Amino acid sequence: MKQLVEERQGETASRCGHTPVLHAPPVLPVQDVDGEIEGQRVRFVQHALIFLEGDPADRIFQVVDGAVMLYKLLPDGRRQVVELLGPGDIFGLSFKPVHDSSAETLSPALVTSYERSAVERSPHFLARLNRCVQSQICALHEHAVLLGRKSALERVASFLMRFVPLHTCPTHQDREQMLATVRLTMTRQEIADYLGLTIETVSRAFSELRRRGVVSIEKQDEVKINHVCGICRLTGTH
Amino acid sequence: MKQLVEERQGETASRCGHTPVLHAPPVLPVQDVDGEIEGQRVRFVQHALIFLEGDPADRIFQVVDGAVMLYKLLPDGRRQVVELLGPGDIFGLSFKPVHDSSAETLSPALVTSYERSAVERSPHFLARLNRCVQSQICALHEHAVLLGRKSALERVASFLMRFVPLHTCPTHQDREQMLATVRLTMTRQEIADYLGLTIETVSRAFSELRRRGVVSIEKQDEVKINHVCGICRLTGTH
DNA sequence: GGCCGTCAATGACGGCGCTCAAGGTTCCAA
DNA sequence: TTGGAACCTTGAGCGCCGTCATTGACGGCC
Repeated sequence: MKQLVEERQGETASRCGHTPVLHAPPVLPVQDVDGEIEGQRVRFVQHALIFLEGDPADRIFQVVDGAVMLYKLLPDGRRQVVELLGPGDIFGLSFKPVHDSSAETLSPALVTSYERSAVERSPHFLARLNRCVQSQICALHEHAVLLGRKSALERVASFLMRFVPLHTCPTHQDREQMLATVRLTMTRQEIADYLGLTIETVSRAFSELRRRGVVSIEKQDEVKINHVCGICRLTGTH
Repeated sequence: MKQLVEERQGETASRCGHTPVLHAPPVLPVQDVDGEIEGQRVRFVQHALIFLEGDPADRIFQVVDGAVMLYKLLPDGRRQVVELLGPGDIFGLSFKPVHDSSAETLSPALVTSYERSAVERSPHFLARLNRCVQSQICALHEHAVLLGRKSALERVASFLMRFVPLHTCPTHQDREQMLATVRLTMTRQEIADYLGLTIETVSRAFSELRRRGVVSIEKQDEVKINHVCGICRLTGTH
């Protein structure tokens, strides 16, 4: 993942002052896997801005590698991260001619973009798009439950469960992997904005989980999962 | 809308004890407008259950007339309404073979359902589906902001703005219409579960809006909008 | 090494919204 | 008209989480 790091650094600060901007035009024209539509691949550094809410939405994007977040801002500066995306996820969809949210990388990322109008003319691509979108809708539903109905501790526990690879009957070997350290590529502020909390509350929730023994905080962005079932029980979902 | 009212009444109470159930098979086989796929039309009474979270998801649905809500339950009974749907909206999508949420009518409703596998084979239909889904994703993003970052008063104000037909430069005639009474087909409990609040807090927010003079509560489910801009300013979005 | 900037953890305190309880409305049926 | 059920409103009290401020850890830079 390290080799994906940089290619161009952004020019200006984003509206909310969080991150550098990369507004360079896409780089590598590539043929879509299906051979139907021409996609363009771009590498982004960590914390690069891919587009801003309100930018014209004439291309759609797919994460190839790395992580991307979508967020929206209120006029007074409050921010809500509305989606966390990984490899295979699609973003940049909008029913209006402009994007409804901003997109920013959480890690060095490789992204493919496609011309929107071309995508909408390709049945094959639409079918793939359809499948991607459905899983994203389910994720959004799940997230609405988290934001609307869960306590701070439940939110943070649910967040950590995202990083546990298997949710079902782990074999011993799997369990070993699950106990491995999870690297959070997000700052406390980003986590807080995703979970609808403040950084302080996120921090306190992490401390509480540590106090209860279910996790150990190795470094700031490295969490060791000691007790998967323990965390799972705290999510409120099970 | 009154003539759509009933056709069959449900047999049992739903899991959460909110509503009667309608699990009757679809009624009127109709040809899709595009002549490609056979859809089946069903009329539902108000507060009818269309499907439950966990039911097999082998059909997808489209609202023709009336209103439908999608909700999810936590094991301890907490409920979150994740989507409010009106004419044209599609639901029943899931990336798993079962539904990720339950669907219930908020008013008498006319719904068309299509066989899922057939839909996914029809390019024409996929294109339509794609457009519908994109606007729903934007709505889910907007709702995440509401749930994660808005105060109770802002949430209720935002909720009311859904019912204001025009958001832009109303002519005098439009403004007259906008000042007309809005009928909420939702109970306070349903509104609360949609906004991530309790009924008491929703009630207090309505009272606060009344105290400020921006609305009048005519009957329990009829709200007169006195001052659109006033409400709009309280949403936090503008 | 010393300085500073960034980020996280923690404590004190206050307020928003939840809980619990009581009373009021609305509406239907007898 | 009256009783009752369902729903809504309002108040009192409290707890979770936000706000504000301090401290500490870490890393870059001169």
